[in-house]
Amino acid sequence: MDRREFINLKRRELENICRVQGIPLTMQRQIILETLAARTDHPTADQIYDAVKGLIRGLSRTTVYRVLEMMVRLGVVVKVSNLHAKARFDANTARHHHLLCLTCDAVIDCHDERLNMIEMPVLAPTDFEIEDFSLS
Amino acid sequence: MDRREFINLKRRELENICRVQGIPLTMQRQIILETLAARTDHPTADQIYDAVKGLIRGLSRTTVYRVLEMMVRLGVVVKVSNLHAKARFDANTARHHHLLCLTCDAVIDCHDERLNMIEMPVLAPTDFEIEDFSLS
DNA sequence: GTTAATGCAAAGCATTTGCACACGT
DNA sequence: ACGTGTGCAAATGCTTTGCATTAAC
Repeated sequence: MDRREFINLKRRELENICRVQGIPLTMQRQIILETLAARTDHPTADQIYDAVKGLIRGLSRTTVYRVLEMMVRLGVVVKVSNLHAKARFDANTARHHHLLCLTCDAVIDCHDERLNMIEMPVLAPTDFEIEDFSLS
Repeated sequence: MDRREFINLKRRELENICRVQGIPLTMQRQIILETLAARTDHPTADQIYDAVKGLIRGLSRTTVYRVLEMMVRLGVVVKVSNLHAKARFDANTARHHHLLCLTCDAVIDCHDERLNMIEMPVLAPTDFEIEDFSLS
């Protein structure tokens, strides 16, 4: 599927959800989603704001945050990384992994040899090395 | 290795590093590291502050942040999750994974069937399901 | 005695909230 | 018309910084 097609798919997805759930389909929501769908670089809320503010007169940063959060709730958009806003620390520097519970927010150690053996596909621009896994 | 032993190990690790590198070994640093080493719950900086403030009169929250950051730099402590402070968004809601570059901060999509097939060890309190991987 | 760490208060950034007004249905 | 979304400004939460004081070497 090419990018243009994907954007249209997303547009229709939003239209359907709004119609079915009786949610207002505003210009802000349409443009924000289409702008995000047009990119593959996983932008931040602020980057989206920068990209969209020229397209909607008087757009508020707040709206971008609110719309994105709403899209995540609707399942139209996914939030990447930043599962916790706060940093967490561990005195155990040995190679191990973590299970993050999204509901209770706990972080549990996961010592399993299998996790250290996964081979990565060779698609990275530089050679990447597994450092950590985030799970739920 | 039991917890007591681990804490002593960590204490000695810090002592060695400080001696070798000529870094002052302050009470704050010792107590903060030992407090962190005594726990397995991956506390936040603030949680450590709460735990330690009763042990050092007039301890500053700032010091806890600075000491933890320094321990991470020295390799005595590891920072878990929160690789980005900012949230990032993706319109592609299909099951896929991400490669995070720690130096350039890029997030790259990773579509590899093998990543979807990994079986988790059964150590979680509830049954967990893989949602995402953070790599570097 | 030097050099670096600490504490305090204030600043910084990302994000959220309260409220009046405007828009989609 | 109604209910919700939006914009603005202010507040919040986590973290960092500047500067004078204090402590470690």
